[in-house]
Amino acid sequence: MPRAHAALKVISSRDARARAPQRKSATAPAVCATECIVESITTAIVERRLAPGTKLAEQKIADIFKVSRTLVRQALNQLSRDRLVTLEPARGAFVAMPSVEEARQVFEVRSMIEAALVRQLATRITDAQITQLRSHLRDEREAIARTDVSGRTRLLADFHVVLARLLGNEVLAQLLADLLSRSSLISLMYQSAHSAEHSQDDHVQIVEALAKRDARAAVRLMEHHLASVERNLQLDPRTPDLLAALRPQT
Amino acid sequence: MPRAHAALKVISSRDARARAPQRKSATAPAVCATECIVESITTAIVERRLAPGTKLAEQKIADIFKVSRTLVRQALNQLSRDRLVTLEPARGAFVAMPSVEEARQVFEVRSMIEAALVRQLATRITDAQITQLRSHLRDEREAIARTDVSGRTRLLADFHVVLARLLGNEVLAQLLADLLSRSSLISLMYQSAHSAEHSQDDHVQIVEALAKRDARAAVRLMEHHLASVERNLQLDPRTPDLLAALRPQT
DNA sequence: AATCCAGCAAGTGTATACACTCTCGTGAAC
DNA sequence: GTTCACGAGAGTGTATACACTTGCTGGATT
Repeated sequence: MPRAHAALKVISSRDARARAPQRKSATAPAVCATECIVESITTAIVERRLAPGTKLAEQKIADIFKVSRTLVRQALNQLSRDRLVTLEPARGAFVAMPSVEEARQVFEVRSMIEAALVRQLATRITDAQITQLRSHLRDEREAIARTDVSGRTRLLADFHVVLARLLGNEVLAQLLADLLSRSSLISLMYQSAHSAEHSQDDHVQIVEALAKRDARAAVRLMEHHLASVERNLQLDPRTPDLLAALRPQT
Repeated sequence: MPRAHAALKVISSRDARARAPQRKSATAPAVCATECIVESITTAIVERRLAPGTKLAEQKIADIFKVSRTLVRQALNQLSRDRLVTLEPARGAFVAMPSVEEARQVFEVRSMIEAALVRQLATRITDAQITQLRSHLRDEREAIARTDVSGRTRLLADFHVVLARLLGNEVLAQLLADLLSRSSLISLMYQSAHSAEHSQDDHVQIVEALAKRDARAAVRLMEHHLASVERNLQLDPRTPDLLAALRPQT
């Protein structure tokens, strides 16, 4: 896997890091490289510990991680490519505040890609893969049951990446992973009222359709799922802009 | 447009750069920032002046652009996220050599996305947009006629981004732009024998289908187009691996 | 003659230094 | 009282310095 990606793989990456022997070279004060900073900030954003619009001052972050600004700048650059932070020249880095229009576009793209994804998948999914999906659904249910908010959020997003990975297409999987971290930011920014239970139900139905190899149903369900997630964001154009504008989000 | 992207916009970016007044600040020896280095290397790769596998030594590039390694490193980092270069820790940066498997995946993803794209587009394209597309087709023809190889390559790729942009979805457009620069690298790496004329014909047919608002035909034509481009790469699994392995590509 | 190890050169990884820009507060002018 | 100008401080942008890794060359050993 060429690029370890963000929130969706936090757990496995942490394991890898913990296993690595701690080098005691003079210039490596901590275990972490740039990657580690990227992950920390990513999870902090996705788990709402960093609100959209928050300034990310280089020196402060450098102090926290006990590294020089060099590495922090690298990390911020990467994050800006993921659209999780915005770089304003000579002013600094800020947690991104995706616009309503951007939110709409992200969901449109996801819908196009994921509809095609399940259509393909329905024709070639194996029984073993269906078992794997059902196991993932169980994890989702358990996270919801024990009200593990951050685990729940991660698993619900991961579902979509797992689907992509079942196609055996890593390019697609990474592309979706990018879109999903953006989606997470969008969801929390527009205070999605969408219940986790509802999403989970959708996922169950999608897997059922896949198990029946019913491509048409799977596509329809996926499109409805994404539409309903988007609909539950408070970015409905009928809502007066004032509402979004005046909501305190810094 | 938050991220100026790569080969597909070289011309407009160059204009912008030329127009910018030359700052004579002490720490800005050249007009170029990181962006400029990224673009130069990108076009060099896409126009085959840098072969896959070529080592990109930081200091050499820094000397060429008369900047410090700092900026070069930033540029190489960006390029590695675009998958045009590969970073090997403590060894350096190399022009990427996408594997056959990666090539397959990129084309599969493109097919999924672009089929959905033209399906959507067929339902909402305006007459003005069709005119715009026909004008692009004319540019393609002219570039082919005057055997302007690099312009031709760029325009043929741009066609797909133009389609995305007609949907009014910048997220999609940038995503496709990324996939297209990877496709360019793949094409030149596997010595595509695909004739530009053939691609151009495909494009004409796709626009005709869109003009008739015939979504089904447009989707079919787009899928065939991409399949035929991929088929003409020399990565057919029936070809013995030896052939690819022994072909001198460094 | 072939193999292995030491040492050196080249190049990457990180930290630090310094110049420049932006922001914000203070004070003067109107 | 309001507005504008100026300056100090904070923070970003780029260059440079230095430590460490890699890979090669040459000589010693088997």
